[in-house]
Parts: sequence; structure tokens; C-alpha cells
Amino acid sequence: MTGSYREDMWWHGRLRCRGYRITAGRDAVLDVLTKSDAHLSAEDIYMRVHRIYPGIGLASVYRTLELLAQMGLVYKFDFGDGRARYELAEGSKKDQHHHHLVCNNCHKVIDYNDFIEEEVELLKKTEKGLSRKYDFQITSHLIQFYGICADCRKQE
Amino acid sequence: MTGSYREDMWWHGRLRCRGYRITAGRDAVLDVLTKSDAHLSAEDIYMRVHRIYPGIGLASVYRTLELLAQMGLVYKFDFGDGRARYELAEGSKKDQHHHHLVCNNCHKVIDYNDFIEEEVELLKKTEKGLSRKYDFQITSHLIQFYGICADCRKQE
DNA sequence: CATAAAATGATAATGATTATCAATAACTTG
DNA sequence: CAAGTTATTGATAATCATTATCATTTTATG
Repeated sequence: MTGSYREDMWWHGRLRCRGYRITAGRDAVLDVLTKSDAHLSAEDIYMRVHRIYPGIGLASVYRTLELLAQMGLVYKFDFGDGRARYELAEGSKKDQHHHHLVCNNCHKVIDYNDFIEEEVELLKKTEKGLSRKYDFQITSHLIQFYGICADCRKQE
Repeated sequence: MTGSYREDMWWHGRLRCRGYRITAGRDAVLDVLTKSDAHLSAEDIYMRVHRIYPGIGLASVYRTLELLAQMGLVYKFDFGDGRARYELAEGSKKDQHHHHLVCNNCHKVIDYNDFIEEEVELLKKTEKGLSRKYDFQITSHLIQFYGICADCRKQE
């Protein structure tokens, strides 16, 4: 009944309609991102993609991630360990909106979605106000908390 | 009447009590940070410090900034242009608490403090809740909005 | 299938940040 | 205040994530 609709192909239209082409490498990167739930670096992604599509080069992974981030399909984060981390934007998957708790010591990241409704509500309002006041077209936001995780506190 | 108290020496105690030494280089870096109101990169700071204290090396600027950030006297930001940006933590100066609006295109940064009271209030509450739930000692937070500034929108 | 344009892989280049290490300066103690 | 201990420094080499280059291969299209 569902015809030829493929759940894992939702991004094809998004790419196509902007003139980008569908390639095996891009498919593989998105596949890895869809199936992983955590904060992968470009190299993490490269290694995972390499297993299912050995032909891919690291540069293409970077290029794809850059493109997807530009399009808003992927979020790019800096958790302070010297390399960017990527995750699929929500809306595309089971994932719910969440923010991050980052350990300044071991750089571990905890996802949380407590208080998210209130946060998002306030952010929406703030966004609207800032947009008008500063004539700025806001497309996204970032909230993170920093500190020391339980494990790191024990060790000292 | 104010005796020998020097407004520009408030950080000496903070360093001393942790066993760090007061040096001309550190003084100069803090001086530059205190007098500047914008988002300087390490090299920006190096160049400005170099004018008043030519002996300093770039590595020392990096080391000092790292130290100050570690101590919480300085905030370190990533605005997406490939280099870290630093500003003096508030509390030390005229500066008021503010957050940032970052242009994804030209990487310009606008400071704002509209809605700050509400934001801070919510953050405080969230912080408390997260601390308990995840056994995480939170020391700071980050909020940024991203989008396209008015100038960049005109140009396209 | 032929064509034009986009995308790729391999790799060199870039550039911010860090590590190294001998020399120097800051604090401490007598 | 001199001597000693140790943190700090400057110069520079090393690191390493990310980008640029470019000849070659793929993709989409008619």
C-alpha cells in the first residue's frame, strides 16, 4: 500500500530541489547519521561510512557534512575537544529536540530534554524580539551547559 | 583615601591564591581584554598586547587565555570562523551579562541583552534541575542565535 | 547514449593551536 | 637583599582538523 515510498530516501527531494545530486556517498553519510544516536566527528562518520561504502574519501565526508549543515539537515557542534561533532537535525527521525550538557574535563556530552518546552517557548519569543530589533533573520539557536560530570568529580 | 588599591589589579589575588604568578605578560593581556569591548581572537590580542609589551610571544598569549578561561575570568567562544574569540567575564567590569547573535554568512556578532532577565531566570532553574538529575556540577552556559544579518541579506 | 555539470578521491596545503625546551623571571626563605 | 626553587616565557617545531586543488568519474537530462 505504501507504494515505492522509502523511509530512508526523504532527503532526496531536499537535495534535488536545490540542484544537488544524489550520490552513493551522500546516501551513506545520511544512513550513518540516521542510525547513530550520538555525537560523531567527521572522522567517526568517515570510518563508519567506509565500512558500507569503502570507496568514499574523507574529503567527501567533510563536503557532505558541510552541505547538510548548510541546508539545516544536520547540526554541527563544538564541544571543546578540538573537532566538530555532527548530528541529524530533529524532525527527520525519532529524535526529539534536546540540548547538551558538556563536561569541561572529559568532554563527555549528555543529551537532555528536561525543561525543553519552557526553553523552546522562551527562545521562540526571544527570537521574534531579536529578529525585529536587530533586523536579523534567525534560523537556529544553541544552548549548552558546561561543568564537571560525576565521574570526573570522583576522580579528583 | 582609597590607599594603594588599584582597580586594574583585581585579578592579582585570584591568580596568587591559586599559586600562579603575576607577570608582565598576563597583566598586559588582561589590560587589553579589559579595555576592549569586542570579540578578539588570540592573534588580535597578541597584536594589541605587543604594542604595550613587545617582548611577549604568541604562545604566552594562548597560555594566558587558556589559564584565564580555566579560571572563569574569561569566556571563550566559537563563532564559526575557525578561530576562538575571547572576552572578559562579566562581573569584573562595566560589562553586563549578554548573549550573542551570530551571522552565519559574515560571522559578525551582535551582543544583546534583551530578554536577558527571563533567560537567566529560566537558565538558573534549568541548571538546578539538571545538576540534580544528572549529578553534574554546572559552572556556565552558552546561548547563541544564528542567522543572516541585515547586511548579508541585502547583498544577495 | 551523449553531453554538461556536479561530485569525487587522493593528496597537498592551510592555519589555528600545542608541545618542547633551554633561558629567564617571580616569589620565598633565610 | 641574595640565593634558591619553581613557574613562566619566547622561539619555534610539531600537530592535526579542515580546506583547496585538480584530474577523473558520476549523475542527471534530453
